[in-house]
Amino acid sequence: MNEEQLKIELEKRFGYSDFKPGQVQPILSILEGKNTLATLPTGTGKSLIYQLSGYLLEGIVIIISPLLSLMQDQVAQLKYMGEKRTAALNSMLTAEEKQFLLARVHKMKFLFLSPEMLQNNAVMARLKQSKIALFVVDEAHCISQWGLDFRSDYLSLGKSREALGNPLTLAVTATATPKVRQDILRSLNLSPEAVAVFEGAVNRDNIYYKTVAVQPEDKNAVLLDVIKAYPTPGIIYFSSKAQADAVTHLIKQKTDLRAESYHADRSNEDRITIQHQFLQDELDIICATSAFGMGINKPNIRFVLHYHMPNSIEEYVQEVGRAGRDGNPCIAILFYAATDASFKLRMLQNDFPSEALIEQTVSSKKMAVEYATPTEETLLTYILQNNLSSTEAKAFVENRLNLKKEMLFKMKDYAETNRCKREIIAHYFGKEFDEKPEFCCSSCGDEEPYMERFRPARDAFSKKVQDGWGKIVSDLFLL
DNA sequence: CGAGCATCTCTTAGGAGATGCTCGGTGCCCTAAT
Repeated sequence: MNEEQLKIELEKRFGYSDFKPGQVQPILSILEGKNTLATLPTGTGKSLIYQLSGYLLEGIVIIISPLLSLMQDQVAQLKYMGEKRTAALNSMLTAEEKQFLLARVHKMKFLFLSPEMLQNNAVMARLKQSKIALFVVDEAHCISQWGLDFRSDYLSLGKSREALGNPLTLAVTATATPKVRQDILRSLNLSPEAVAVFEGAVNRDNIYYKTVAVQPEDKNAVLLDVIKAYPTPGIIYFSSKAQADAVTHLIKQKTDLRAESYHADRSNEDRITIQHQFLQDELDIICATSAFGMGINKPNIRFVLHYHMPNSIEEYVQEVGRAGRDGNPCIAILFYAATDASFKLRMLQNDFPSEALIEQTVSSKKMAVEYATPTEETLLTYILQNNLSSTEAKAFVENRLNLKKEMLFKMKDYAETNRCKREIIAHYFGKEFDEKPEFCCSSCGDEEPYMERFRPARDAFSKKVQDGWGKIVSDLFLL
Protein backbone atom coordinates (compact mmCIF):
# COMPACT_ATOMS: atom_id res chain seq x y z
CA MET A 1 0.00 0.00 0.00
CA ASN A 2 1.31 3.45 -0.85
CA GLU A 3 0.44 6.92 0.29
CA GLU A 4 -2.11 7.53 -2.46
CA GLN A 5 -4.01 4.38 -1.63
CA LEU A 6 -3.89 5.32 2.04
CA LYS A 7 -5.46 8.66 1.24
CA ILE A 8 -8.31 6.90 -0.48
CA GLU A 9 -8.84 4.76 2.61
CA LEU A 10 -8.66 7.85 4.79
CA GLU A 11 -11.31 9.59 2.75
CA LYS A 12 -13.48 6.49 2.71
CA ARG A 13 -13.25 5.70 6.42
CA PHE A 14 -12.92 9.09 8.03
CA GLY A 15 -13.96 11.61 5.41
CA TYR A 16 -10.67 13.53 5.57
CA SER A 17 -9.07 14.54 2.31
CA ASP A 18 -5.51 14.58 3.62
CA PHE A 19 -3.31 13.45 6.49
CA LYS A 20 -1.88 15.72 9.11
CA PRO A 21 1.92 15.92 9.16
CA GLY A 22 3.52 12.86 10.66
CA GLN A 23 0.59 10.49 10.31
CA VAL A 24 1.38 8.71 7.06
CA GLN A 25 4.83 7.31 7.81
CA PRO A 26 3.89 5.44 10.99
CA ILE A 27 0.83 3.97 9.27
CA LEU A 28 2.88 2.77 6.31
CA SER A 29 5.43 1.34 8.71
CA ILE A 30 2.77 -0.61 10.59
CA LEU A 31 1.25 -1.90 7.39
CA GLU A 32 4.68 -3.17 6.38
CA GLY A 33 4.58 -5.21 9.58
CA LYS A 34 7.17 -3.19 11.48
CA ASN A 35 6.92 -2.47 15.17
CA THR A 36 6.65 1.26 15.38
CA LEU A 37 7.32 4.03 17.86
CA ALA A 38 5.84 7.39 16.95
CA THR A 39 6.32 10.60 18.89
CA LEU A 40 3.91 13.19 17.61
CA PRO A 41 2.77 16.44 19.16
CA THR A 42 -0.65 16.09 20.75
CA GLY A 43 -3.45 17.30 18.60
CA THR A 44 -1.98 15.87 15.44
CA GLY A 45 -4.31 12.91 15.49
CA LYS A 46 -2.36 10.10 17.08
CA SER A 47 -5.42 7.91 17.41
CA LEU A 48 -6.01 8.00 13.69
CA ILE A 49 -2.76 6.13 13.23
CA TYR A 50 -3.96 3.00 14.98
CA GLN A 51 -7.53 3.42 13.82
CA LEU A 52 -6.73 3.49 10.14
CA SER A 53 -4.00 0.85 10.40
CA GLY A 54 -6.35 -1.30 12.42
CA TYR A 55 -8.98 -1.22 9.71
CA LEU A 56 -6.46 -2.34 7.14
CA LEU A 57 -5.22 -5.26 9.21
CA GLU A 58 -7.01 -8.44 10.10
CA GLY A 59 -7.97 -8.94 13.73
CA ILE A 60 -8.55 -6.91 16.83
CA VAL A 61 -6.69 -3.77 17.87
CA ILE A 62 -5.81 -3.71 21.56
CA ILE A 63 -5.11 -0.27 22.97
CA ILE A 64 -3.41 0.12 26.33
CA SER A 65 -4.53 3.41 27.78
CA PRO A 66 -3.52 5.01 31.09
CA LEU A 67 -6.81 6.62 32.09
CA LEU A 68 -10.39 5.46 32.23
CA SER A 69 -11.53 8.84 30.96
CA LEU A 70 -9.31 8.56 27.90
CA MET A 71 -10.73 5.15 27.12
CA GLN A 72 -14.25 6.52 27.42
CA ASP A 73 -13.44 9.39 25.09
CA GLN A 74 -11.90 7.15 22.47
CA VAL A 75 -14.75 4.66 22.58
CA ALA A 76 -17.26 7.49 22.31
CA GLN A 77 -15.37 8.97 19.39
CA LEU A 78 -15.27 5.67 17.53
CA LYS A 79 -18.93 5.02 18.20
CA TYR A 80 -19.75 8.51 17.00
CA MET A 81 -18.03 7.63 13.75
CA GLY A 82 -20.27 4.62 13.47
CA GLU A 83 -17.87 1.97 14.75
CA LYS A 84 -19.87 -0.32 17.01
CA ARG A 85 -17.17 -2.96 17.48
CA THR A 86 -15.42 -1.08 20.24
CA ALA A 87 -15.40 -1.15 24.04
CA ALA A 88 -13.32 -0.40 27.09
CA LEU A 89 -12.65 -3.30 29.40
CA ASN A 90 -12.18 -1.81 32.85
CA SER A 91 -13.45 -1.46 36.39
CA MET A 92 -16.34 0.72 35.32
CA LEU A 93 -18.06 -2.44 34.11
CA THR A 94 -19.85 -4.83 36.44
CA ALA A 95 -18.61 -8.39 36.69
CA GLU A 96 -21.43 -9.53 34.41
CA GLU A 97 -20.70 -6.86 31.83
CA LYS A 98 -17.07 -7.85 31.84
CA GLN A 99 -17.89 -11.49 31.25
CA PHE A 100 -20.27 -10.55 28.49
CA LEU A 101 -17.65 -8.41 26.82
CA LEU A 102 -14.92 -11.02 27.21
CA ALA A 103 -17.16 -13.64 25.66
CA ARG A 104 -17.47 -11.60 22.51
CA VAL A 105 -13.99 -10.15 22.28
CA HIS A 106 -13.54 -11.81 18.91
CA LYS A 107 -16.29 -9.62 17.49
CA MET A 108 -14.51 -6.45 18.56
CA LYS A 109 -12.29 -4.28 16.41
CA PHE A 110 -10.96 -1.82 18.98
CA LEU A 111 -10.59 -2.90 22.60
CA PHE A 112 -9.27 -0.51 25.24
CA LEU A 113 -7.58 -1.78 28.39
CA SER A 114 -5.53 -0.49 31.29
CA PRO A 115 -2.09 -2.05 31.82
CA GLU A 116 -3.42 -3.46 35.09
CA MET A 117 -6.11 -5.38 33.22
CA LEU A 118 -3.44 -7.35 31.39
CA GLN A 119 -2.46 -8.85 34.75
CA ASN A 120 -5.86 -10.52 34.94
CA ASN A 121 -5.64 -14.18 33.94
CA ALA A 122 -9.15 -14.45 32.55
CA VAL A 123 -8.56 -11.44 30.36
CA MET A 124 -5.24 -12.74 29.10
CA ALA A 125 -6.64 -16.20 28.44
CA ARG A 126 -9.33 -14.70 26.27
CA LEU A 127 -6.98 -12.38 24.42
CA LYS A 128 -4.64 -15.26 23.66
CA GLN A 129 -7.44 -16.90 21.69
CA SER A 130 -7.95 -13.78 19.60
CA LYS A 131 -6.22 -12.72 16.45
CA ILE A 132 -4.49 -9.52 17.43
CA ALA A 133 -3.94 -7.15 14.56
CA LEU A 134 -2.11 -4.51 16.53
CA PHE A 135 -0.99 -3.98 20.11
CA VAL A 136 -1.06 -0.26 20.83
CA VAL A 137 0.43 1.56 23.81
CA ASP A 138 -1.12 4.98 23.95
CA GLU A 139 0.63 7.75 25.93
CA ALA A 140 3.61 5.46 26.02
CA HIS A 141 5.75 7.87 28.03
CA CYS A 142 3.76 6.61 31.04
CA ILE A 143 5.95 3.52 30.90
CA SER A 144 8.95 5.62 31.76
CA GLN A 145 7.22 8.22 33.90
CA TRP A 146 5.10 5.89 36.02
CA GLY A 147 6.48 2.42 35.56
CA LEU A 148 9.04 2.40 38.31
CA ASP A 149 7.51 4.36 41.09
CA PHE A 150 3.81 4.66 40.53
CA ARG A 151 2.11 2.11 38.32
CA SER A 152 4.45 -0.81 38.07
CA ASP A 153 2.19 -2.79 35.75
CA TYR A 154 3.49 -0.53 33.05
CA LEU A 155 6.73 -2.47 33.33
CA SER A 156 4.98 -5.78 32.68
CA LEU A 157 3.69 -4.82 29.26
CA GLY A 158 6.58 -6.64 27.63
CA LYS A 159 5.73 -9.90 29.39
CA SER A 160 2.07 -9.56 28.48
CA ARG A 161 3.02 -8.81 24.91
CA GLU A 162 5.16 -11.89 24.81
CA ALA A 163 2.36 -14.00 26.28
CA LEU A 164 0.17 -12.77 23.46
CA GLY A 165 2.69 -14.02 20.92
CA ASN A 166 4.53 -10.75 20.33
CA PRO A 167 1.89 -9.09 18.19
CA LEU A 168 2.70 -6.19 15.90
CA THR A 169 3.15 -3.20 18.19
CA LEU A 170 2.70 0.53 18.04
CA ALA A 171 3.73 2.90 20.81
CA VAL A 172 2.62 6.51 20.59
CA THR A 173 3.36 9.52 22.73
CA ALA A 174 3.64 13.26 22.41
CA THR A 175 7.04 13.79 23.94
CA ALA A 176 9.91 11.42 24.41
CA THR A 177 13.54 12.07 25.14
CA PRO A 178 16.03 9.49 23.86
CA LYS A 179 16.03 8.03 27.38
CA VAL A 180 12.24 7.71 27.46
CA ARG A 181 12.24 6.08 24.04
CA GLN A 182 14.77 3.59 25.33
CA ASP A 183 12.62 2.86 28.40
CA ILE A 184 9.57 2.31 26.21
CA LEU A 185 11.33 -0.14 23.92
CA ARG A 186 12.91 -2.04 26.78
CA SER A 187 9.64 -2.36 28.69
CA LEU A 188 7.93 -3.68 25.59
CA ASN A 189 10.73 -6.17 24.86
CA LEU A 190 11.40 -4.53 21.55
CA SER A 191 14.97 -4.45 20.33
CA PRO A 192 15.87 -1.06 18.90
CA GLU A 193 16.91 -2.55 15.55
CA ALA A 194 13.49 -4.09 15.10
CA VAL A 195 11.58 -0.87 15.55
CA ALA A 196 10.82 1.97 13.21
CA VAL A 197 11.00 5.25 15.09
CA PHE A 198 9.24 8.39 13.92
CA GLU A 199 9.77 11.68 15.64
CA GLY A 200 7.73 14.78 15.33
CA ALA A 201 9.04 18.24 16.06
CA VAL A 202 9.44 19.31 19.67
CA ASN A 203 9.77 22.99 18.93
CA ARG A 204 6.64 25.09 19.17
CA ASP A 205 7.21 28.43 17.50
CA ASN A 206 4.12 30.11 18.86
CA ILE A 207 5.02 29.61 22.51
CA TYR A 208 7.01 32.32 24.23
CA TYR A 209 8.90 30.82 27.19
CA LYS A 210 9.21 32.99 30.22
CA THR A 211 10.72 32.38 33.63
CA VAL A 212 10.08 34.65 36.59
CA ALA A 213 12.05 34.45 39.82
CA VAL A 214 9.48 34.89 42.59
CA GLN A 215 9.81 34.38 46.32
CA PRO A 216 7.14 31.99 47.60
CA GLU A 217 5.44 34.70 49.63
CA ASP A 218 5.16 36.97 46.60
CA LYS A 219 3.77 34.40 44.24
CA ASN A 220 0.12 35.22 44.74
CA ALA A 221 0.53 38.92 44.11
CA VAL A 222 2.61 38.36 40.99
CA LEU A 223 0.16 35.76 39.81
CA LEU A 224 -2.77 38.14 40.05
CA ASP A 225 -0.90 40.73 38.00
CA VAL A 226 -0.05 38.15 35.39
CA ILE A 227 -3.52 36.80 34.89
CA LYS A 228 -4.97 40.27 34.66
CA ALA A 229 -2.47 41.17 31.95
CA TYR A 230 -2.66 38.11 29.76
CA PRO A 231 -5.52 36.79 27.69
CA THR A 232 -7.32 33.70 28.87
CA PRO A 233 -8.10 30.83 28.84
CA GLY A 234 -5.18 29.52 30.78
CA ILE A 235 -3.98 26.72 33.00
CA ILE A 236 -2.09 27.23 36.24
CA TYR A 237 -0.16 24.20 37.45
CA PHE A 238 0.58 23.57 41.12
CA SER A 239 2.36 20.78 42.90
CA SER A 240 -0.05 20.94 45.81
CA LYS A 241 -3.80 20.35 45.81
CA ALA A 242 -4.32 22.69 48.75
CA GLN A 243 -2.54 25.53 47.01
CA ALA A 244 -4.50 24.98 43.82
CA ASP A 245 -7.68 25.36 45.86
CA ALA A 246 -6.40 28.39 47.73
CA VAL A 247 -5.39 30.25 44.58
CA THR A 248 -8.69 29.40 42.89
CA HIS A 249 -10.41 31.06 45.80
CA LEU A 250 -8.11 34.06 45.58
CA ILE A 251 -8.75 34.52 41.86
CA LYS A 252 -12.50 34.40 42.35
CA GLN A 253 -12.18 36.94 45.12
CA LYS A 254 -9.86 39.39 43.44
CA THR A 255 -10.81 39.20 39.78
CA ASP A 256 -13.80 38.71 37.52
CA LEU A 257 -12.23 35.63 36.01
CA ARG A 258 -14.05 32.34 36.20
CA ALA A 259 -11.73 29.82 37.84
CA GLU A 260 -11.96 26.26 39.12
CA SER A 261 -9.51 23.85 40.64
CA TYR A 262 -8.85 20.39 39.30
CA HIS A 263 -7.03 17.62 41.13
CA ALA A 264 -7.38 14.10 42.44
CA ASP A 265 -9.40 15.12 45.50
CA ARG A 266 -12.23 16.42 43.38
CA SER A 267 -15.03 14.02 42.64
CA ASN A 268 -15.30 12.36 39.28
CA GLU A 269 -18.42 14.34 38.53
CA ASP A 270 -16.70 17.62 39.34
CA ARG A 271 -13.74 16.74 37.22
CA ILE A 272 -15.91 15.93 34.23
CA THR A 273 -17.96 19.10 34.68
CA ILE A 274 -14.93 21.35 35.11
CA GLN A 275 -13.12 19.91 32.15
CA HIS A 276 -16.24 20.28 30.04
CA GLN A 277 -16.76 23.89 31.10
CA PHE A 278 -13.16 24.71 30.33
CA LEU A 279 -13.39 23.13 26.90
CA GLN A 280 -16.56 25.14 26.22
CA ASP A 281 -14.88 28.43 27.24
CA GLU A 282 -17.14 28.65 30.25
CA LEU A 283 -14.11 28.88 32.52
CA ASP A 284 -11.16 31.23 32.11
CA ILE A 285 -8.67 29.51 34.36
CA ILE A 286 -8.06 26.04 35.67
CA CYS A 287 -5.88 25.72 38.76
CA ALA A 288 -4.65 22.18 38.52
CA THR A 289 -2.19 19.60 39.67
CA SER A 290 -0.56 17.26 37.20
CA ALA A 291 -3.82 15.29 37.22
CA PHE A 292 -5.14 17.67 34.59
CA GLY A 293 -4.32 17.62 30.95
CA MET A 294 -3.63 14.23 29.47
CA GLY A 295 -5.85 13.82 26.44
CA ILE A 296 -7.11 17.38 26.65
CA ASN A 297 -7.28 18.94 23.25
CA LYS A 298 -8.36 22.52 23.59
CA PRO A 299 -7.04 24.69 20.78
CA ASN A 300 -7.19 28.18 22.27
CA ILE A 301 -5.28 27.97 25.56
CA ARG A 302 -3.32 31.23 25.72
CA PHE A 303 -1.08 30.64 28.70
CA VAL A 304 0.21 27.88 30.91
CA LEU A 305 1.63 29.15 34.15
CA HIS A 306 3.60 27.04 36.61
CA TYR A 307 3.20 28.18 40.19
CA HIS A 308 5.71 25.48 41.14
CA MET A 309 8.25 24.00 38.82
CA PRO A 310 7.59 20.42 37.74
CA ASN A 311 9.94 17.51 38.38
CA SER A 312 11.41 17.33 34.93
CA ILE A 313 11.72 19.13 31.65
CA GLU A 314 9.64 16.50 29.92
CA GLU A 315 6.79 17.09 32.34
CA TYR A 316 7.18 20.80 31.80
CA VAL A 317 7.15 20.50 28.04
CA GLN A 318 4.17 18.19 28.16
CA GLU A 319 2.16 20.60 30.29
CA VAL A 320 3.24 23.71 28.46
CA GLY A 321 2.50 22.02 25.14
CA ARG A 322 -1.20 22.24 25.90
CA ALA A 323 -1.09 25.93 25.04
CA GLY A 324 -1.61 27.37 21.60
CA ARG A 325 -2.67 24.30 19.68
CA ASP A 326 -4.48 26.68 17.34
CA GLY A 327 -1.10 28.05 16.27
CA ASN A 328 -1.79 31.50 17.71
CA PRO A 329 0.59 33.22 20.12
CA CYS A 330 0.66 31.93 23.65
CA ILE A 331 2.98 32.05 26.61
CA ALA A 332 4.50 29.64 29.08
CA ILE A 333 5.36 31.23 32.40
CA LEU A 334 7.39 29.51 35.05
CA PHE A 335 7.48 30.87 38.59
CA TYR A 336 10.74 29.88 40.14
CA ALA A 337 11.95 30.00 43.73
CA ALA A 338 15.11 28.21 44.79
CA THR A 339 13.30 26.74 47.78
CA ASP A 340 10.89 24.96 45.42
CA ALA A 341 13.76 22.97 44.00
CA SER A 342 15.25 22.05 47.35
CA PHE A 343 11.87 21.06 48.66
CA LYS A 344 11.28 18.78 45.72
CA LEU A 345 14.71 17.26 46.08
CA ARG A 346 14.14 16.47 49.72
CA MET A 347 10.77 14.90 49.00
CA LEU A 348 12.37 12.81 46.30
CA GLN A 349 14.98 11.49 48.69
CA ASN A 350 12.39 10.79 51.35
CA ASP A 351 10.40 8.74 48.88
CA PHE A 352 13.16 6.34 48.10
CA PRO A 353 13.90 3.36 50.35
CA SER A 354 16.93 3.60 52.64
CA GLU A 355 19.80 1.14 52.41
CA ALA A 356 18.66 -0.44 55.66
CA LEU A 357 15.16 -0.98 54.35
CA ILE A 358 16.50 -2.45 51.12
CA GLU A 359 18.74 -4.88 52.99
CA GLN A 360 15.97 -5.85 55.33
CA THR A 361 13.59 -6.45 52.43
CA VAL A 362 16.06 -8.50 50.44
CA SER A 363 17.12 -10.68 53.36
CA SER A 364 13.60 -11.29 54.68
CA LYS A 365 12.22 -11.68 51.14
CA LYS A 366 9.11 -9.79 52.08
CA MET A 367 7.79 -6.28 52.21
CA ALA A 368 7.86 -4.15 55.32
CA VAL A 369 4.66 -2.47 54.37
CA GLU A 370 3.86 -0.20 57.27
CA TYR A 371 6.26 2.63 56.59
CA ALA A 372 6.56 2.32 52.86
CA THR A 373 5.87 5.31 50.64
CA PRO A 374 4.22 4.41 47.34
CA THR A 375 7.61 4.71 45.67
CA GLU A 376 9.27 2.48 48.26
CA GLU A 377 6.55 -0.06 47.80
CA THR A 378 6.83 -0.10 44.02
CA LEU A 379 10.60 -0.28 44.00
CA LEU A 380 10.82 -2.94 46.70
CA THR A 381 8.16 -5.02 44.97
CA TYR A 382 10.19 -4.83 41.80
CA ILE A 383 13.30 -5.91 43.69
CA LEU A 384 11.54 -8.91 45.20
CA GLN A 385 9.87 -9.93 41.96
CA ASN A 386 13.15 -9.85 40.10
CA ASN A 387 15.00 -11.52 42.92
CA LEU A 388 17.77 -8.95 43.09
CA SER A 389 20.62 -9.42 45.50
CA SER A 390 21.20 -6.81 48.17
CA THR A 391 24.01 -5.25 46.15
CA GLU A 392 22.00 -5.26 42.94
CA ALA A 393 18.99 -3.84 44.71
CA LYS A 394 20.96 -0.99 46.22
CA ALA A 395 22.55 -0.18 42.90
CA PHE A 396 19.18 -0.31 41.21
CA VAL A 397 17.58 2.07 43.68
CA GLU A 398 20.53 4.42 43.67
CA ASN A 399 20.56 4.48 39.92
CA ARG A 400 16.87 5.27 39.78
CA LEU A 401 17.17 8.00 42.39
CA ASN A 402 20.08 9.53 40.54
CA LEU A 403 18.08 9.60 37.34
CA LYS A 404 15.25 11.39 39.08
CA LYS A 405 17.64 13.82 40.72
CA GLU A 406 19.29 14.53 37.42
CA MET A 407 15.94 15.26 35.80
CA LEU A 408 15.10 17.62 38.63
CA PHE A 409 18.47 19.38 38.37
CA LYS A 410 17.98 19.89 34.66
CA MET A 411 14.61 21.43 35.35
CA LYS A 412 16.25 23.67 37.91
CA ASP A 413 18.93 24.64 35.40
CA TYR A 414 16.24 25.48 32.90
CA ALA A 415 14.56 27.74 35.43
CA GLU A 416 17.75 29.51 36.43
CA THR A 417 19.55 29.82 33.15
CA ASN A 418 20.08 32.94 31.09
CA ARG A 419 20.65 30.84 28.04
CA CYS A 420 17.96 30.33 25.43
CA LYS A 421 15.13 28.26 26.92
CA ARG A 422 14.05 26.94 23.57
CA GLU A 423 17.52 25.70 22.83
CA ILE A 424 17.74 23.90 26.16
CA ILE A 425 14.47 22.13 25.52
CA ALA A 426 15.53 21.12 22.03
CA HIS A 427 18.83 19.70 23.27
CA TYR A 428 17.12 17.92 26.13
CA PHE A 429 15.03 16.05 23.59
CA GLY A 430 18.11 15.27 21.57
CA LYS A 431 17.22 17.67 18.78
CA GLU A 432 19.38 20.05 16.88
CA PHE A 433 18.28 23.60 17.28
CA ASP A 434 18.43 25.65 14.15
CA GLU A 435 15.92 28.41 13.91
CA LYS A 436 14.92 30.81 16.61
CA PRO A 437 11.52 32.41 16.19
CA GLU A 438 11.22 36.17 16.40
CA PHE A 439 9.85 35.99 19.92
CA CYS A 440 11.63 33.22 21.69
CA CYS A 441 11.97 33.33 25.43
CA SER A 442 12.75 35.56 28.38
CA SER A 443 16.47 34.90 27.90
CA CYS A 444 16.43 35.97 24.27
CA GLY A 445 14.31 39.05 24.21
CA ASP A 446 11.64 41.20 25.65
CA GLU A 447 8.12 39.90 25.57
CA GLU A 448 6.54 43.29 25.04
CA PRO A 449 6.42 43.12 21.23
CA TYR A 450 5.11 39.62 21.59
CA MET A 451 2.44 40.87 23.94
CA GLU A 452 1.24 43.13 21.16
CA ARG A 453 0.29 40.05 19.26
CA PHE A 454 -1.66 38.86 22.23
CA ARG A 455 -3.83 41.87 22.35
CA PRO A 456 -6.28 40.90 19.62
CA ALA A 457 -6.79 37.55 21.29
CA ARG A 458 -7.35 39.16 24.65
CA ASP A 459 -9.74 41.79 23.27
CA ALA A 460 -11.62 39.19 21.33
CA PHE A 461 -11.98 37.02 24.32
CA SER A 462 -13.17 39.74 26.65
CA LYS A 463 -15.60 40.91 23.99
CA LYS A 464 -16.88 37.43 23.69
CA VAL A 465 -17.34 37.19 27.42
CA GLN A 466 -19.12 40.52 27.48
CA ASP A 467 -21.66 40.09 24.76
CA GLY A 468 -21.68 36.35 24.32
CA TRP A 469 -20.96 36.51 20.61
CA GLY A 470 -19.16 33.26 20.90
CA LYS A 471 -16.72 31.79 18.48
CA ILE A 472 -17.51 34.09 15.56
CA VAL A 473 -15.99 37.12 17.17
CA SER A 474 -12.94 35.45 18.61
CA ASP A 475 -12.23 33.62 15.37
CA LEU A 476 -12.46 36.86 13.41
CA PHE A 477 -10.03 38.63 15.66
CA LEU A 478 -7.62 35.75 15.91
CA LEU A 479 -7.11 35.76 12.13
C1' DC B 1 20.02 22.69 49.92
C1' DG B 2 14.44 25.91 54.28
C1' DA B 3 10.88 27.79 57.12
C1' DG B 4 7.15 28.18 60.08
C1' DC B 5 4.75 26.48 63.73
C1' DA B 6 3.87 23.67 67.98
C1' DT B 7 5.67 21.56 71.84
C1' DC B 8 9.19 20.62 75.19
C1' DT B 9 12.78 21.83 78.73
C1' DC B 10 14.69 24.30 82.17
C1' DT B 11 13.66 26.43 86.14
C1' DT B 12 10.98 28.73 88.89
C1' DA B 13 6.36 32.21 86.59
C1' DG B 14 7.56 34.68 81.97
C1' DG B 15 10.43 33.51 78.67
C1' DA B 16 14.47 31.80 76.17
C1' DG B 17 16.17 28.37 73.59
C1' DA B 18 16.00 23.79 71.81
C1' DT B 19 13.77 20.25 69.49
C1' DG B 20 10.38 18.06 66.52
C1' DC B 21 7.18 18.02 62.96
C1' DT B 22 5.49 19.06 58.75
C1' DC B 23 5.36 20.65 54.21
C1' DG B 24 3.93 16.66 47.34
C1' DG B 25 1.68 14.75 43.10
C1' DT B 26 0.10 11.48 39.20
C1' DG B 27 -4.55 5.76 38.91
C1' DC B 28 -5.55 1.47 37.95
C1' DC B 29 -7.63 -2.69 40.50
C1' DC B 30 -13.14 -4.93 43.05
C1' DT B 31 -10.07 -8.22 47.86
C1' DA B 32 -13.12 -8.93 52.10
C1' DA B 33 -18.06 -9.87 55.49
C1' DT B 34 -22.77 -8.62 57.15
